[in-house]
Amino acid sequence: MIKKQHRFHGYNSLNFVYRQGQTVRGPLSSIKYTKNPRRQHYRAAVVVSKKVHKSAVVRNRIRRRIYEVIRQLEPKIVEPYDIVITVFHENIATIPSDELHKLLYAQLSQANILQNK
RNA sequence: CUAGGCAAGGUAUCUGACCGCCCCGGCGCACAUCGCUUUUGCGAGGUGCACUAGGGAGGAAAGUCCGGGCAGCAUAGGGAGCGACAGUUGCUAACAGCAACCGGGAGCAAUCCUAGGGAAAGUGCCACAGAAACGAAACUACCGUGGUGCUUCGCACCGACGGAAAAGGUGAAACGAGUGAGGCAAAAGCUCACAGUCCCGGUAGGUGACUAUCGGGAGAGGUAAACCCUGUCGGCUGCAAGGAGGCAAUGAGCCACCACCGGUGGACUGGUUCCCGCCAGAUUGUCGAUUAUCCGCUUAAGCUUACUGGCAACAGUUAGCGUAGAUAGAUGGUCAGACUAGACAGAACCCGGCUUAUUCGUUGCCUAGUGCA
RNA sequence: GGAGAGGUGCAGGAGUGGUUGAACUGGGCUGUCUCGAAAACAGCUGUGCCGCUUUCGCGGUACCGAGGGUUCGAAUCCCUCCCUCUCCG
Repeated sequence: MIKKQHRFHGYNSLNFVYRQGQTVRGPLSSIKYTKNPRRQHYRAAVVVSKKVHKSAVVRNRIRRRIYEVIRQLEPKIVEPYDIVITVFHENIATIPSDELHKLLYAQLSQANILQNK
């Protein structure tokens, strides 16, 4: 899990990303992102629809795994981006963790969110 | 030993390392605000960060199928309507739940299942088939009368009239009391005996459903998870309930009357089925707030132990414990190891049940059969 | 989280206790017409199991989201479960 200051808050802030953001599609998920100059920290959200899996336990597990990857990549996210990750396949709950890490790293690099110092 | 049945309890992966999340307490630092003070400064509550003690999903958290608490609408009132339930007695805050018992059914038995009031209050329905489907009815076959034919007795034919529900076939069901005897032209509860059903009354037992038994009477199809009748219960909406500022101004809105401070009556609107009753009633400016935040929000019909009462469900007393509270939503991630296995599955105001999903394993009791002693 | 509506053939959609495997419309297939196509017209068109049959096909039976119950009889009435959709700040 990530800290409260990096989480989204409310309904309109997500609509802002959906309208203004750009998209990077992957095999199991897609990332919508935009730069938000009014904030000091980045924010991230994971969206898992009930159509991905019916069990709340599996949906929670998908959400926690993705938050964990973001937490590990946190030192590289310097600028205040708003990031929304939409999951559309249930396999993301069962693939090995290093594969998931590589997958999300590739998507976030493509979006130029990560900075290598 | 084999087969079967019942009851009760446990468990819900664990251990270590590293990195993280939420709540609450302590302490320190920083920031802005307010108050006191001439100032330095002191105090208050707030926010953020660092360190640290402690706590952090379930037996079903699920389905939302019932019942309550709580909140708003009158301290939730009366009638109609609508809905739910249905053996008895008890338990409970309450229930459609639970316990014990009664009746019916299944099983050799242990035991299990049971929406189990009323069809002699009324209405409806009973397709197809069949002569006829519910205040009965005569198709075939039967009996009598009548007519015709033939050689008398008698037989055959006709089917006009009458008798008759015993036989046939159809159907889920055929008038709804079986067997035997008498009876008759032929028959039939038409009559009798025995057995059985229902109703009324009595006696004995039981709190009661009911059981046993005695007397008198009756002949009544099924369906109420069809309308309905009887009895009992239920007001409606649901935490997305509901609540949380300051100042000022106009005016107490419409109609009638008393009358001119004000009061009475009526109309209208709202309180989400209707009627009665009850209650309430308008508008504007400005500061603050800007779709949010805070409260409700977790101590509760609470859990455990012992004793007492009760067949039991459960109740009472004593002692101990203090038990998640998130808000785009906290319990996680990676690695290593252990055991035989690790499933179903994530709190969202809170409880009591029911139903459904599901891992591993324990204990006790009972029944039937077979073998041995 | 709370409240409600629905599920019938390939699709839409009637049927609300009795000859309904199922009306009607669309889709699909075959034929007529045409040089060819469209339109029009005519006919056919669910699935599983069992039996008969050389084949074409014929007959029986089950299925209206799933399971159970009431009833002589259930797509329809009742109960439990599954799925889909809508509304409430």
